[in-house]
Amino acid sequence: MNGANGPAQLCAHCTLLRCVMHNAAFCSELSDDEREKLNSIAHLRRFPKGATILAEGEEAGIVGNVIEGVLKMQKTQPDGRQQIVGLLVPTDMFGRVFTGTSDFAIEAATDVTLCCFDKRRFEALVLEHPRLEHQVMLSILDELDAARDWITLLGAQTVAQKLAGFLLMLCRRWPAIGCGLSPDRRHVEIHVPISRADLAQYLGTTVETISRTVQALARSGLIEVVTPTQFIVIDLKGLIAASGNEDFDPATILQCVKSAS
Amino acid sequence: MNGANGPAQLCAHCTLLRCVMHNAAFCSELSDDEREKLNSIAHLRRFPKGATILAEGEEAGIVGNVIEGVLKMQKTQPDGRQQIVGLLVPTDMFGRVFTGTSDFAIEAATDVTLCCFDKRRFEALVLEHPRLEHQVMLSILDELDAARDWITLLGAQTVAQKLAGFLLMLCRRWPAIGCGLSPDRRHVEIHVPISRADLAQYLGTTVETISRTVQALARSGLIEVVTPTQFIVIDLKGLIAASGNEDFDPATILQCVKSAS
DNA sequence: CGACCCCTTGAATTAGATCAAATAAAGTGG
DNA sequence: CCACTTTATTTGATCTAATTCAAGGGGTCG
Repeated sequence: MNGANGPAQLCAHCTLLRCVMHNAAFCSELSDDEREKLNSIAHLRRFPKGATILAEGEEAGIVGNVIEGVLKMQKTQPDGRQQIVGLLVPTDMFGRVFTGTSDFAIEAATDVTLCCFDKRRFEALVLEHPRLEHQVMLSILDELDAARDWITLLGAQTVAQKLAGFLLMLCRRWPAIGCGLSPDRRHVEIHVPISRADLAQYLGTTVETISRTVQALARSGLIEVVTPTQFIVIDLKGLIAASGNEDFDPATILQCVKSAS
Repeated sequence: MNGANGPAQLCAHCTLLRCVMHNAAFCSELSDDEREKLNSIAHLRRFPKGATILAEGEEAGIVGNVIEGVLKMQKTQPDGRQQIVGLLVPTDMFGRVFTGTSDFAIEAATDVTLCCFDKRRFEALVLEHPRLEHQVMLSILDELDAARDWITLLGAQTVAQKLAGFLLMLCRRWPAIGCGLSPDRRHVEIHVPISRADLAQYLGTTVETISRTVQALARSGLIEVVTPTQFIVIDLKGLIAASGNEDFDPATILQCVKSAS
């Protein structure tokens, strides 16, 4: 499961341009000097969909950023079932800084491009540069928020609530990859970046139930299923009501969508 | 909902002795100078069970450590249901450093003693002391691990698995409060620090189902229910098998229990 | 002693899992 | 470009686990 290694220069592009573009990755707030040092230990790597980036229990030698695509963090249960414990999208960090082995495998949910650092060298650099460390910390805080949002999702009593909540979370949390305006520019369009099977694992249910629930949401007029991975939101308020989560509000969602268009 | 304020000296006791004892809170790795500065902005506060420490959506002015007792982070749904998104036990930090308002309320699940810092002053101190910041970061990483462990729990398909997993997590993650040796010193004894209602919210189910599942575990000979909050583990291997999580192993659990006794 | 809270138990109902199969989409190789 | 294989998604029927509604015990506290 090897991805092709790219020269470090390409990653200069990544940390300098791409991350600034996304305006969220830890490299956007650094001095030129700090960025340069980061680039000197960075490698751009690509992995095809399904590739294992880090195996479960493996001593992780690398950490890094997602540049493009989606990673899934998952855990294999003794019965063979797999539970996804986190998704990582562009600008998110992957790998465990300053801690031991991970209990989770990291796999490519789509074709991905990653900006990788040797873990030890990255940590050494971080310890020398408090500002860099601060950025790393903010990144971790962000992951913690994501984890808690998701716990809220999993706590929902019905699959319909989980699914509606997930779709709205896609818009709010990952507008760049998760949503946009429909062709007629009058509705929100949602792009689901993972398969039904992954979605089922993510929400702790089965493919069949996911499928049924998607169709049910469509039948009740809340969404329209354009392709299996492309929905148009017909009734945003209704979808929010269906999620049973009062934190979502139409204005914020629309704002996120616009920021992505 | 006011707790009694304690003088800063008491908290000197906390950050100097208590946290070192627990050997996990961020203050155990600091220099005397750093500790002293921390103490100068610290306040010891007590809250009774049920008290709201931070309301949902409130701009949190304080952050701090749990010294004694258990806090629950929860979210109130529009339908009135409450979902617990996290438990905080001694040495855990609460509140949001460097980020805005929280979407979660923080409530005392038991009577609690907290070591509180003014958020702004704490942040200022952290920015000046990279080593302190590093400790805060490790603390956040720890919370992230806890969140992911828990996501694994919530992803389990049956309530029995969730419950067994929760009991084992109590031992592994919070040995000091969650477990010990039984009076005859031959079995692991588990102390559940929260009510059945909280447990139900924590695992995304109902009080009735929790009660039934506890009794079912007891009937199948895995545990013995001494009091509603006190169980004795009769068959550790069986309990692990029931959790369906291969990460738990008898040796590690026993080691955790011994460290707590 | 009565009121209240928490835990437990029972019976009826329902949502979701499971088993099974059809349809649709996406590659593959000639 | 088309037949063919493979994979992903949808639909149906059945069955099980969990929710819901309802009520009964066992504490604690005023």
